[in-house]
Amino acid sequence: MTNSVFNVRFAPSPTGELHLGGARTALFNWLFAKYNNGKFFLRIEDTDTKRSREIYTDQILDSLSWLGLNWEEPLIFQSERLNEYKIHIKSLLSSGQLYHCFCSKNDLSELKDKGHFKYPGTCRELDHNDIKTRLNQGASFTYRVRIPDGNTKYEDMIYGSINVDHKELDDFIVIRSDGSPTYNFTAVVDDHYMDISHVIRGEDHVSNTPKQILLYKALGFNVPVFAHLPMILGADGKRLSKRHGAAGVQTFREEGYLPESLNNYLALLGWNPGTDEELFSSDDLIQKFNLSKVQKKGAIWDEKKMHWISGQHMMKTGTDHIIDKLRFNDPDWGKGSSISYLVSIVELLKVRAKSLSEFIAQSDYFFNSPLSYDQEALQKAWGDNSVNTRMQLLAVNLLTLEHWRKDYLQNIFELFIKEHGLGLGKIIMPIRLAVCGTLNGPAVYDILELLGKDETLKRINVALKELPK
RNA sequence: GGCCCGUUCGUCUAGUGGUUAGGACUCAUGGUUUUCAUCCAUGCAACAGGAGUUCGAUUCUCCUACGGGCUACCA
Repeated sequence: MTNSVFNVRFAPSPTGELHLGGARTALFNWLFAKYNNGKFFLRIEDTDTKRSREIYTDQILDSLSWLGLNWEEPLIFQSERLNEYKIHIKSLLSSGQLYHCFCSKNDLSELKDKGHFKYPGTCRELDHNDIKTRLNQGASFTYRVRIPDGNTKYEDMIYGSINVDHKELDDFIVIRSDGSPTYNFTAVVDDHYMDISHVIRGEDHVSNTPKQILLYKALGFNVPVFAHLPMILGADGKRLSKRHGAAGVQTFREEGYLPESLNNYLALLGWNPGTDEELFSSDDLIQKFNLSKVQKKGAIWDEKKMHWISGQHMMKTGTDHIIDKLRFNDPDWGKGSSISYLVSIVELLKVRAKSLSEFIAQSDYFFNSPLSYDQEALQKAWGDNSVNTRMQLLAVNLLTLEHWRKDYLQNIFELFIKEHGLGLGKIIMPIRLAVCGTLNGPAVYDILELLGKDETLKRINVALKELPK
């Protein structure tokens, strides 16, 4: 079981975008490969021609590269390995490990409806001539595996020892009536040809594993090591899906989360480093990640924690980097502004915005005068006309200020309140409202300094005309 | 129905045959801040239930309950 080769793969089927569960499986495979100096491959399982779409392959690849989970060439498509499948079917057939099944889909599903969950073995021991006759008549058929008596045991890197009696296993289909191979067979052949040493996948595959091991052995292949990852669940404890809202990687990208944040949280769901640390860059994860610390039970996706992690990453991320990302997410962001202006804005918002979208929303008043005033804030800060009088006076003071710097601004404000016997809030709140349209944000002096004298006075004058209402 | 897997605060988790069962997120309160955020402090909050083993079980065993997965000519 000790391997010197570490080849792993992520094998999505292109029937939808990359969802969180898939992303985590990919991440864990990637981390395992990187840590062990192994190789991380990608295989597109496109044998379900009815549901597979090329567009999804592109989307999945796109999401994966956004997450930074780079894979080895070549990219494998199952549909391109049809020849190998044929060869191995032939060999299984000739050694009697496969048999023709002529049962119709309808008959079988009727049986199931009646409570017979297992294939009854109708065609398991068909007479040779019988088969020939039916074949000559052009009857449609599938190939099933003749499961031998006994049991299959394997050592899961996460779940430990798992033992299944063959009595529990169905003679499952490997070739459909249209001649196409099924998953349990293709996965085995592919993993063999790709020289996969460790199969790391979702827990939903645990019960497939004995079937696949049987196939590995029947084909004379080496059996890889298996590791099954617990599921990611929604708040209702059910497997995470579109029903739960944001379940696709693209959504998180669009909402302005950094890939490192997603990786970080994904890793923390069902794994812990054995210390109290929770914040990791992807490179940190490579060093710290270990399959043996992976949980057995499913973990519920917690939007709030994801958001917190994202905020933490934002604070640590370099300002230049954030600016690049912001411009990438919204090409119009900061258009026409100097780079130093943008740097100052991002510096101010870094501890406040927890995602790129929040940056964009919260930075709006640095580029545009407020279109409207927050109602609640208006009540609080500019309730009556006495504020107008006050602001008018203050505006005059500001007008005379020559050096528009935050320390001078602060000076003016402080003199003003002393002179009029007011609390600071009495002038700062209305200013905020006039300039930002909201009461929340960075220090008012910082905002005013950045905005500049003209813009500040302009906005105050607009507010003086429009408020209170 | 059968088989497999699981069960520590609301959530993610640490942990041990004897602990005040620890941390993080959330929430609440207080401090810092002109506001918000940050930061700091404090607080609320958990070993699913029942037997057994044991001097002693959250920890080991069994049973029950609950949850999840599989039981496809999907992957």
